[in-house]
Amino acid sequence: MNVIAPATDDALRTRAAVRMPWPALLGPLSSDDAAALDALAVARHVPEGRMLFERGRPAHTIVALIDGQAACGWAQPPRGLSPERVLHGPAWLVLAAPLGDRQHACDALAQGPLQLADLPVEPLRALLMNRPVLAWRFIEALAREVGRQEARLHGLMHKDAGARLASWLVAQTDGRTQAVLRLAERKRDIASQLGMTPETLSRMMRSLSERGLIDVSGYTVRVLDPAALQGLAGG
Amino acid sequence: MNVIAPATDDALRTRAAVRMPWPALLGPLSSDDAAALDALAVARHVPEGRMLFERGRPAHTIVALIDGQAACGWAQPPRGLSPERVLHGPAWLVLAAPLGDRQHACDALAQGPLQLADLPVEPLRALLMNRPVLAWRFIEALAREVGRQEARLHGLMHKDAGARLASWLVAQTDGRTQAVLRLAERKRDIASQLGMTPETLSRMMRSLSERGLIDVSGYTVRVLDPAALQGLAGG
DNA sequence: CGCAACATTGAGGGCCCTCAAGAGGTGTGG
DNA sequence: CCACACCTCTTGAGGGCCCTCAATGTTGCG
Repeated sequence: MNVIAPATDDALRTRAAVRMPWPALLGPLSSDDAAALDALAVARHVPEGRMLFERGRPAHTIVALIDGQAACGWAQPPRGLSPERVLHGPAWLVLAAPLGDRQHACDALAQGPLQLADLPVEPLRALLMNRPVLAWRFIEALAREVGRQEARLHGLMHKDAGARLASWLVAQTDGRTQAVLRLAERKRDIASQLGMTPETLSRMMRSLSERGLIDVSGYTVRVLDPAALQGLAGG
Repeated sequence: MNVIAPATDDALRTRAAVRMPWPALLGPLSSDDAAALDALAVARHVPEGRMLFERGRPAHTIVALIDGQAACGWAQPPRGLSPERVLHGPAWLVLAAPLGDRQHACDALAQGPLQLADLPVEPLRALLMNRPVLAWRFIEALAREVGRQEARLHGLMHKDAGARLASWLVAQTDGRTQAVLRLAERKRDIASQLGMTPETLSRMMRSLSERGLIDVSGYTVRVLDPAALQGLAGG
């Protein structure tokens, strides 16, 4: 199914139908704070291929992606949406827009069936007024987001395609002892997030492969020389 | 003076020596909240050419740029620092790093004499625990930062040099009735922030000028056709 | 099997970077 | 006052990276 369905509002909403993974989103939380968020959150299911929101539309609710895969970017009618950011739950799908410009800055698409949790911003604000620890967790979450974006900005400004791919591979393997990745997205979406075309990504993969730094087989990438990758990444 | 001085700690520190422009940084504040921030802030003066911090170093304090011009980017020993971000006070010079990674992600340089205000993060945290409205202001400030970065990321990924310049010009004129800009930074620094070389910026300026969209005379740029610029910017 | 979507590979070209030279402006010292 | 150094910006020539377009191979599904 490659058809993109428009954003509609026929979703089944329930309160706390699923257990919310707040610690993964905000760090360690008191059970009190978690319960307060649970009370605020509205769970929502979205089928694959549905637009979640469009840029320019007002953003009233913070949205946590509980489970599933979603993409953010600019949709262009003929070609579809090329993702600038792909999210895998649990992660914040919409965090800053309702708090800052109160307007979505990009289009978002469900790349698979999604489980979401909406936090209306005004009630959340009221809640945070009484729960300073929770407010601090949101501050930290936003700060981490800024840090990630700074790194991406630097990469786009100063690194070539090969360095960006190497950097991405290093980041993907980071924290795992096993140096084998299974790509969770289409290669064209990975390319899009790295600011290059699928063709260029393919060529870069082959280049790294021919130099013996990685071994590519379909959607499985084995990292053979992490140090050399780190060097190419420019860090 | 084009020599870059290393970051040292010989600054003269005072408490609230200057009136702090908190509203410009955080939005409207109760006089109580402002006074609390004043009590926490340590004013600091830095001469031109001084490094403010270096990437990788621990970030313990949030830093407000009260007055002056500072640049953030990656310094490379032979060439100096090419700014990815140039700040004019009042603005947040360091906001996210101490709250997220607790580590500076870039180098920073005083491009003129600076007036800074340091907010140590631990005392600030303690303060925000008692001042939820203030905490909310920081949340909003961080969210706005995320929004700005998203726009820059999108520009670098999908716009060519001409569109990025047009977009920047539109953003600079935004909010002024007078369509005359005085460039506050060297053109090479503007180019650097836009992710292009000074040569390319010069050619793009000439191109826009020849097409009658702007009129350039040194550091003065008159915007003649804002609508066409907006069109080029891709919005 | 036939179709559709994706990935790969190749050819060609455009955007923009690099390198180099020249112009204009400013501060310093003779 | 002028020469000179030094900085920035500008302009031109050349080339490399990566995008675009097109064809082919691969995979999954009805």
